[in-house]
Amino acid sequence: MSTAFSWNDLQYFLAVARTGQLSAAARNLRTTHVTVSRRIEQLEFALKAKLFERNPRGYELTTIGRRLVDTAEIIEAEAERLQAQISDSVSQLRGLVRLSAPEGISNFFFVEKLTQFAEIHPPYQRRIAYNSTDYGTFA
Amino acid sequence: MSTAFSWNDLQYFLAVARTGQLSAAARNLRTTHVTVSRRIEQLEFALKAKLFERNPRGYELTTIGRRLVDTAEIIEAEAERLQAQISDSVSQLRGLVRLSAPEGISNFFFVEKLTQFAEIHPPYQRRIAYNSTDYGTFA
DNA sequence: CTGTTTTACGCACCTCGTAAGTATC
DNA sequence: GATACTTACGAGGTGCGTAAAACAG
Repeated sequence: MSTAFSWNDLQYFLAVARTGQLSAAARNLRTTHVTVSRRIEQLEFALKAKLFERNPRGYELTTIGRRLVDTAEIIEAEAERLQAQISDSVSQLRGLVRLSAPEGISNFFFVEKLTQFAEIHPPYQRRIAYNSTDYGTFA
Repeated sequence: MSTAFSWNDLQYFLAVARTGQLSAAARNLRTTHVTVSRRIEQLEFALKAKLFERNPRGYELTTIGRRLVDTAEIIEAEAERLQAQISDSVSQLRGLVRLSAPEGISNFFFVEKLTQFAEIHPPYQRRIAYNSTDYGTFA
């Protein structure tokens, strides 16, 4: 069985759960309280559960909402871990590429070709070398 | 630090990783291969990493992509667990509500009031009772 | 020629922020 | 009045599917 709710909305859920306020959550998320309100509303509708109690001075977790915080935080942590794994993989796969070519043949030509076949994205770096002479980093 | 990529796109990532094809993944996700293609493209752009190798007969995980599967699956499992926790909470909080009132005072009046204060959503059920006489389920 | 993925094209929806309204302290 | 949320509104963007193109077995 698949989930019907938007996983992204969990970020809004956590932000509101932590701050207890739409406005404060909005500041952390760099958006407006109106947007946060809508995301929470949507999440509650999708889950068919009231997650917050609307009080005059903010949002307070309901019993159900409180039970979801831990799980949501695991998801958040895993999402950040996934992001970190990218960086790890990048550094593991990064290596020094040296090029040799007869005079008159530009290194940049090969670099250009390499970038077409290799999985290269910023912040990857290639060093430019000519006959074992290192010409520095190429962005 | 917060994540920049869309957590939702991980569902598309997993579907493609498992089937090895946009079309097959699309069938499982009840959408079209075009949409799946775009979600993967967006995810790769956000993560700044190439997750799949485009082969003539399908999508194959790259080294980086393969490393993210486990983490993505944890997120998926936690998302489903979160959904399940809702159901658990619902059944724990559901209880029989009995009402007593003098003749002439409708039970429905109190039911109406109750629904304003209690966290009640479908598929919650309330039973209508009058002086301990059970009048059945009220939708 | 059947199975892919990719690209092109609009349309529709949806999300967003501004602004005004409501409520509480 | 200050601070919170809610509602209204309009614009902009974005995601969507259909359809056609490109490619391989």
